[in-house]
Amino acid sequence: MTIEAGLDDLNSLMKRRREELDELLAKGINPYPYNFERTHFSQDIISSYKDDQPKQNVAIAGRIVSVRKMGKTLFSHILDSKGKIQIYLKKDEIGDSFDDYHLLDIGDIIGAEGYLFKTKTGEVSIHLTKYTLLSKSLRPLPVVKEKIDEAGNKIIFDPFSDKELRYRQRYVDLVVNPKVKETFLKRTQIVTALREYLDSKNCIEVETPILQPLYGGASARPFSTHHNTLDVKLYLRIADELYLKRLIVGGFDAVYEISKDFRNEGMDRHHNPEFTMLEVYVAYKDYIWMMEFVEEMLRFILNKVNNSNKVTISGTEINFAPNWKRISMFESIKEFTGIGIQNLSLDEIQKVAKKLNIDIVPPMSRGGIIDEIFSQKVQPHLIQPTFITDYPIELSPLAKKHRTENGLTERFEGFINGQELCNAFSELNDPLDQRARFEDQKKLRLQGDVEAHQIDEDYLRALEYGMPPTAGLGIGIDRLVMLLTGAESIRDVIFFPQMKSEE
RNA sequence: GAGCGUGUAGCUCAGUGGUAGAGCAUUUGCCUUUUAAGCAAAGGGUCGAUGGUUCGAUACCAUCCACGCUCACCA
Repeated sequence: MTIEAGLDDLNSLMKRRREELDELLAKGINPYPYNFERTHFSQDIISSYKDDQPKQNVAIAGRIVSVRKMGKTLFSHILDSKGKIQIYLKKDEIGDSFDDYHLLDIGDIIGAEGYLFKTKTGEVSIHLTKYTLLSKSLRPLPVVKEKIDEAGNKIIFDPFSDKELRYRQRYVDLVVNPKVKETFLKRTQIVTALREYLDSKNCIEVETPILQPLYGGASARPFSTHHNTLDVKLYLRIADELYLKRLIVGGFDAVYEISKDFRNEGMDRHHNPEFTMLEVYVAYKDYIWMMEFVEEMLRFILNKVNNSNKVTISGTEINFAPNWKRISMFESIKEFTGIGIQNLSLDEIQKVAKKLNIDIVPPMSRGGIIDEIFSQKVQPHLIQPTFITDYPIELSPLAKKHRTENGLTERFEGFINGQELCNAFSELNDPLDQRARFEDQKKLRLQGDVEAHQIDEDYLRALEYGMPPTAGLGIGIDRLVMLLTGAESIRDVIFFPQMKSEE
């Protein structure tokens, strides 16, 4: 079915709407006029209505979502950005335009003017004096019928629920499933609160390249593209990290960027190829300071968005109040497996992994096995907000060596509900150490690790000029939104998630 | 990438080896405060696509496409 289909190819519902369009045109009615002066929104009218108020005229605009015709009178619901309100038409009063209303359909957008009243059943409604067609809809909209039961619960009958259609035609999903709009409004509130917090801490919002000649800042496979004029290969960024730290070198004290990153990897309910990331870098601070910063930031967001420190996810109450549990990666493994592995050799750790029934694909580094043990034995237990600290150096090529613990870095990740929420470290600012770490990554790459970091000479040059001690943070915004909205899939917090071609 | 499942009217779904059904939506008629409005009637389908088995396939088989769930990969 294509949009350009001729009339013969249209189904009967669409044909009918084209015929109505022709009838409207024949009557001299413009089905697509240019503007409408509205004075009110549906929900505002309903919530402020008082039974003894004087006659009040209003003009609203929105989409027809139901029509109940009863002889010479008619009720219809109009959906606008804030909700629904009922309008009431009487043939005695509006004459021909009463009859013309039947050239309209569910889905058409109209402007409605009239005065307020309450029906016998107590619904605040608009007694219509005039309506104006603002946009004729040529496709049938799924009809959503609902009622409020005795307990006050809203029952929706046969909701528009096909996930494929909902994601592909999000515009329809948004019209007929009010919860979807709520989720995305909350997403915006969360991001607004984030900015508000960061701005208040004198962090400067900046923009860095999406198209990069080298990709870096994370372990991931990139998307690549080609610039015709320069005739060079470019990558879509997998992280902003290395560019933001160049700005710290340049003298900014604190910068942040809320960006789309792109990773050429599998898709599931936690991964979309393009996703939104917050990265923050603050000079002269370390990862200990950053833990408090994260706690305060999330408290701020929770209070702005949920008016509470707490959120309930699938029946579990999660408390975001500061002073999250802090435990080192090795301590956490000891806590949940009873085995201390910090000082064990690769061979010994392999034996432990085997004993714990951890699958290891042979060419796996010591750090890789430790990470695997952690993911399987510890991470699922981290329900309340927890900082896991001090990761092995081979897992963290951009993090600074731990000030006291050999072989570890000053890094932490925040976990909530068994999911990673953020990743942060005292940034590695020793240019010689950074070069050595890049060289190690290069070896991994030569061994076939497609996700190993590339050597970025310009970044090393920047570090050689000198970068102050710096704390850095990354937070996956989509996952944060999932957490705070109770969404089970990342697709429910991204307007237009990646889908395969419709062909 | 693997396993399981799904794909039938605009939407939500039944169903059968003899080319289809319901509710809502649509159309027509009746109905001047209804609200999942009601009553009566009617129209509407390439049964995801392509092959195969069969006298005959929407159903059985194969392949493909899309989607969902789980796992793997991956932050």
